[in-house]
Amino acid sequence: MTTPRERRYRIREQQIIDHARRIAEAEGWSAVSTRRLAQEIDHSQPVIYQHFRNREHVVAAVVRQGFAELTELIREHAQQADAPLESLCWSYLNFSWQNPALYEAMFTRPTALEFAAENTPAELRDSFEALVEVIGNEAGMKTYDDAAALTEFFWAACHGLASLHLAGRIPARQDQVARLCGMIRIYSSE
Amino acid sequence: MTTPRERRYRIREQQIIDHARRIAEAEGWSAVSTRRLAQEIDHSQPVIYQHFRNREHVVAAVVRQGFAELTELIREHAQQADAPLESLCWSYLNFSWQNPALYEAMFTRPTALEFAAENTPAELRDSFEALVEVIGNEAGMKTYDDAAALTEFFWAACHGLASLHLAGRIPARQDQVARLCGMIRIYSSE
DNA sequence: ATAATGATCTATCACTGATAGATTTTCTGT
DNA sequence: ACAGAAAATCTATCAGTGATAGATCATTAT
Repeated sequence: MTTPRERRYRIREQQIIDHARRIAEAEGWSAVSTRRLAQEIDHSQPVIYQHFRNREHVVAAVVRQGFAELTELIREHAQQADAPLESLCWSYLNFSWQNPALYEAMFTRPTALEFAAENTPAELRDSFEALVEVIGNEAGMKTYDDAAALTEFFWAACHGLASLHLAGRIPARQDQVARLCGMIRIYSSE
Repeated sequence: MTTPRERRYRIREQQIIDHARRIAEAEGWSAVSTRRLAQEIDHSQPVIYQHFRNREHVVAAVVRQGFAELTELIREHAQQADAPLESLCWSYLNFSWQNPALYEAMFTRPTALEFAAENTPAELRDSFEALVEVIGNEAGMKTYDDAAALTEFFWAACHGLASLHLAGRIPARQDQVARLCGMIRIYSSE
């Protein structure tokens, strides 16, 4: 049971999130101001604070949506691929290249969201669990802890490549993906 | 031949850089404002612009100094260690833990500095070259390109661990260092 | 229809980076 | 040592930021 008022409220909240993401990708996160967001939804600035405690919470909402999409991507490519590790790595890097501002908010910008804690949003946990599932299967890990540890490593390596590339620190080199997956395969077969 | 005026100018410039770094480590980069910096050196705000084109160039100056220190660290630990890879990795991670704000500016924050380009400052090139030297020797790479490619990978993996840990995305796990170095050793002996 | 509730606006605060123009200090040539 | 030129520094200001208080308007329930 939702009232028209509640429906309008939720629609507008999603609009704010969508505009924040679009502006961030087009002009960077510094262009995402409360006044700009208010202008996009054709309201006054303080209305933003009816939906979000502060500016950081707007970013956090975009981040949660980003993790939900990343989880879907991981699950999709994990099932149908004959080379799950490579497929996973490429999906991850493609995600970072196609949504650089979103990726930046998810993984490098300071955030109000907590990770690996009690109050970690479900979207964030799900992404990690989806990763653990694929890595655990592919590398033949026995215990969950082993799979989780290897997943953290795999994630860190992928993130390192994505992050340094996005920040302009290293050029895009395709052979690094093969190197990473090859290493993990050799390592886990020992 | 330097005039007293030039000496004073350079001393003050270094003071600005030092204060920027100290404030960033203590209160985060958002606390590093031009007015705050001016206050620290007991001048008015526009004086900062006598030394730096804008705020970003202050950060860039701190970053260059950071890379110079990182290069020293790499060179030190590379010579005297009996396990250069592990030592290098730990040095790198320690550097990121002891100077989180500096590391953030060097590797994740958007910056005016260009990497791997013609106008890349010498401090940045030197860090990479120092890394290539150690990795190339340790992994027994024949060509410089091979060593450079493996160095990029090693760097990305270390950075991934450092970055995700600093951003609160993964807990600090000591076994990841051993995993990374073990993988590279196995991989390069094939 | 009226009273209560919630939503929205205007106006404001303290802060930011950056610049123009006036003023003061420092240096230079005599 | 002193006048004039040059450089450095200051005050004042601009446009923009996040955030909030209080007045006003719209919606809802009785």
